[in-house]
Amino acid sequence: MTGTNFFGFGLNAVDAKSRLSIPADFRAVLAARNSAREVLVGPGHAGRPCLMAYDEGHADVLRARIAARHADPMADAAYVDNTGLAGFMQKLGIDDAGRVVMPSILKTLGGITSHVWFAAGFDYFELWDPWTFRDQSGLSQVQRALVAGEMQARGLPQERPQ
Amino acid sequence: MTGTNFFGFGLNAVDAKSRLSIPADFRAVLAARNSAREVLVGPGHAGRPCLMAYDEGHADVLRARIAARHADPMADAAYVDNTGLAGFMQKLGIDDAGRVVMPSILKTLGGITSHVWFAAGFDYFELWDPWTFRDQSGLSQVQRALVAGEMQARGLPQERPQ
DNA sequence: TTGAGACCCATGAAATCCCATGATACACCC
DNA sequence: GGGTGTATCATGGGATTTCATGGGTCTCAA
Repeated sequence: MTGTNFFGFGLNAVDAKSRLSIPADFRAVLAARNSAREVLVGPGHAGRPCLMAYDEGHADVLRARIAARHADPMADAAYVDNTGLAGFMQKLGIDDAGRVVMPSILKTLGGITSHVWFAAGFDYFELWDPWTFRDQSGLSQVQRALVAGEMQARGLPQERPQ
Repeated sequence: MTGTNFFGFGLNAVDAKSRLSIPADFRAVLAARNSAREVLVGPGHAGRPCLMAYDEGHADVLRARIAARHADPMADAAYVDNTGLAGFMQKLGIDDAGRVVMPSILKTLGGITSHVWFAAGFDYFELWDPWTFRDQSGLSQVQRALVAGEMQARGLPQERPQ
């Protein structure tokens, strides 16, 4: 039915219990990729100021990419990369309503406060603080307008609160 | 019967529920390209004041072009490009009557109000506000006359309403 | 006891499905 | 060739389901 690539975006709130709805589109892709109701979430790669999310199948792809970078798989650098990736990921369960609970450590790492901007990237999706996402360099004028428009539609203020 | 390239044009209305019929010709091409009843729609590329639409197969082509540009798929720049493409497209479902629902943010970005001019481009098609399309620089006299004639046949006023 | 986490149910808004209609284009037959 | 029936298409409206979100309860551990 739905494909196995993540497309599009979403903007959802984090509630008082740190629960966060994964957009239904993304849940459908996760379900098409692996049967289990879970998702891997960890720090943004390459120092990106966001969180990264994907299924276990894509984690295997990343692991292979890391391996390809190191001639000696038992060198210190290989362990640094490996543990640097896997060691900070968390496997989060998805409940019946399609929500995960965001551990506070992940919220801190991703700069997440009251809302999350979901941005798809084919094999993965990213979780951003909406204001950070909107203000990052590298967005075109149109893209920035799209984000700002969605934020406005949800009633989020122009400036990050507090 | 039908090929796998988009050709020609169309002019349809957006109804009160933001529903929009995809021209039957274009639907046939979409069906010939991928079996699923869905289409990807996002902002116009290269700052064009319209929306862009294509199937998931063409998205894979674009994705491959991005991948070819980046030696390291885990570098920040690769993620910027990847998310910049997939993260701003929306996958819209096509209902039994051949319609999609236009999200309000896409209508805003594309300048879409009451009607949409569909313009084919082989691998993709564009969605324009008819008046904007007619008045863009780059159309020949004959092309402009064709657009104006179609608009008149549909009862659209010469000048954009309101 | 208090705080965190898992589970259950409630709800308003929004999206999706289902059926109906007029118009046009097409095919068919006399 | 002209007229008639039929299929396709774009569009409309109502009903139903899904979705995101909120709140309660129960358990377990510190």
